Amino acid sequence: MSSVSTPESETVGTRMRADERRALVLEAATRVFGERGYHGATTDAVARAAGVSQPYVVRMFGSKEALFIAVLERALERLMATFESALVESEDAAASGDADAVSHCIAQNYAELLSDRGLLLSLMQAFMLGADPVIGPVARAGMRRAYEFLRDRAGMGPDEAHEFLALGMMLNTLVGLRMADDYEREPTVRELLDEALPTKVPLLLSLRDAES
Amino acid sequence: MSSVSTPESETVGTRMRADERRALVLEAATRVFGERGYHGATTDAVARAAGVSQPYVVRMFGSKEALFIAVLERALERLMATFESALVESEDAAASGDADAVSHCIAQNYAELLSDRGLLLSLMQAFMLGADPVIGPVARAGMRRAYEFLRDRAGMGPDEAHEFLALGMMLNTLVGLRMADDYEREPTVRELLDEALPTKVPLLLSLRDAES
DNA sequence: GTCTATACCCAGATAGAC
DNA sequence: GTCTATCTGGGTATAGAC
Repeated sequence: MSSVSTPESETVGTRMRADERRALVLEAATRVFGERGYHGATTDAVARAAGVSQPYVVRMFGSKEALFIAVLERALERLMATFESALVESEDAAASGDADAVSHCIAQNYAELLSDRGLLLSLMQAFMLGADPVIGPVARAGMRRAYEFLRDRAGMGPDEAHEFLALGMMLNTLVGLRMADDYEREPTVRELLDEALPTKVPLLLSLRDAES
Repeated sequence: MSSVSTPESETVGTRMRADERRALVLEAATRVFGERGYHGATTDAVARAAGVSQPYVVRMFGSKEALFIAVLERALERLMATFESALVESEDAAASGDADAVSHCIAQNYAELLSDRGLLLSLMQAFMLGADPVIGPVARAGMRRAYEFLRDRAGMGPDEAHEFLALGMMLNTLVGLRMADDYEREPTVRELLDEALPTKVPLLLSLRDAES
């Protein structure tokens, strides 16, 4: 998870294939953008998180904006892939009677995307920049894709799909708020988080404790 | 709603009580922060939106950060006041049998907060900055207050309160995405927005069309 | 492909006049 | 109380060496 992952595993900064570096920077950027938002994040923070130089980050993607779009598109890819595989996974459960097993299964897998640190937050940050002329359209298209998947592929009605997304946005918001920081201190927060993440609170807390 | 509101109503930039100016700047800041987020907004953009000079905006609140906190606190005040008055308003309806009339009524009034341009978005932007050492705590406290109101004053169970907030966050997200921009062009978007705002789509569209 | 050095611009904040 | 002028820092992007 940190910096070394070369097969031959040399010193940190050396001998790593270029596309691996690219992927590494993309992951680092996802974390940084998720935490501070597009404007709040600096290419320098991304660079430091990835263990490369700031100008190199810019060089690789052309601009900060292009980097953010890349992060956003990667996040959307992973989101849709997760939806797809959750759908497959739930197909047998659905056959054996359970009406909204599909919904439950997708929800579970959605929550597990939290492990991909910053991914859901970067998405959410993008959603809040709908007024931006270049980020906005990509973000809107992403939301549409998600909704259409739920409606057309997962067979939800408009009401179910809407509610599903609402629960997702609530989860994203609670994570963005760092609400888990108050889990032990505030009984109210504990109650709310237990409600929002029936089975995944331990995951959330473990991610919180793994923070820098 | 725009710039003039002095009783004696002189030329725009003149003779306005200081606290009126302050309120005006606060409203302008709410709009700008809502649109671009805390980091994306500039004190200069706020100043121009309010028709005052940039240094004056900083002078008035001490710093950009303090201004944002002021915006956030005003938004939370208005939110809670809206909740309170919706609760009162719904008390008779609740007496006459309708089980979740309270919930419906609060939801309606929540959606009407859209008219206070930028208010829900500024809140949402704050929610996405939970990692910020000064904004985070205020934002978390705001979310807690809202949840506790729904649970303790409006008499919702944890599940209802959570779902209510989820629908709220979904609404905020759709507004942040500027999803209404595609209302006519994309049937899918129309369907989603009609679902999200049963009765308030016209309001949303009118606000969209009133945009700069 | 990756770094160091640096140019350049923009934004927040300050000084001080009115 | 409000403005103009300006300082200063920090952040993106470029140039160019290795």
